[in-house]
Amino acid sequence: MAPASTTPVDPATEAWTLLSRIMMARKGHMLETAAAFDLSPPQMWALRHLEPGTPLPMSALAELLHCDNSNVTGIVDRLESRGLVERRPAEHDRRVKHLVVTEAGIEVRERVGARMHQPPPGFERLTAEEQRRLATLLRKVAGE
Amino acid sequence: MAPASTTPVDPATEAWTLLSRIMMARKGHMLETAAAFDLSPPQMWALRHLEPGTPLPMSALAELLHCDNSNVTGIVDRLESRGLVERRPAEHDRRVKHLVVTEAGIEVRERVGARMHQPPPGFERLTAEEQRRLATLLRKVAGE
DNA sequence: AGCATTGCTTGAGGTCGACAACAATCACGA
DNA sequence: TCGTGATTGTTGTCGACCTCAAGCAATGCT
Repeated sequence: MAPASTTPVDPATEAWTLLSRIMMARKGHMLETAAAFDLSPPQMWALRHLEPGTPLPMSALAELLHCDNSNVTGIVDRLESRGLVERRPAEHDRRVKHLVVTEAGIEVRERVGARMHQPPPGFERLTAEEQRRLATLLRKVAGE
Repeated sequence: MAPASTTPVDPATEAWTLLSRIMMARKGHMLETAAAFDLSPPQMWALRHLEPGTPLPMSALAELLHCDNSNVTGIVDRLESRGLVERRPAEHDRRVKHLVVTEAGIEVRERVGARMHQPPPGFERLTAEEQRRLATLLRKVAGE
């Protein structure tokens, strides 16, 4: 087998691979978070994508979720049946249905976010200064 | 508890949030990669978790995939029916079935990996030196 | 008005998710 | 040795998700 440790890897590729691994190790926590609020993962993502005060057409949500338009129907159905989201016909185009987070939805959305954004234990291994440098670099990658 | 908009955010939390966002933006590429090889996402993860030359019990794969034991049966069924993976009874414990990637499986696994590990465009915004620093920081977070 | 297009819903077919029940096998103590 | 209990993988059930095709209402263009 080829000695993978001695092979020089492109630093960007290495960084991206590490990033993927860190995220993968956090998958369990993500699933627990969704389960803690009786949400399926897609429902959780949908709720997170809906910003309070900013109505979003179903098709836009479908794009954000990287799934078919028809798929969003079912996901929103379940969120709506729990009173977390509301369908509201758009006045400028009656085909479009705007999604709005309800009060209860905002509550859940916030608590999910708080738990989801909690950094994994690995970040403790960095000093405060390193954490700042990491954030700065990632900000640049994310394009802000 | 302090107002989030005016409060400076913990750098670790900010880094983690950015990391999540970068990964989320790559979700489409992941789905395309799986689809390009006629694999479902779980099938792709399973194939990636199986290292050539290292037999893995079904239950171990279930843990890696963060899903129920019974669930792996179906995923492996489909991979096996395509000749990418093989079930082999373990000699030391006849309850256990070891999973082994076949030749064809290794081929697909490699090509999937090559495409998956390709860093997203955002990394081009970093200089080579910054990429190295980012990799170093992430290595520390990942615990290597 | 006529007609193609868009936005959402519905239905079919298939994969995945957790849970319960099961057979086969192992491990351990009486 | 034997019996009890735990473990491994499978099957079955049910709900959710996913894609695709078809359908319907509303829109916009000619």
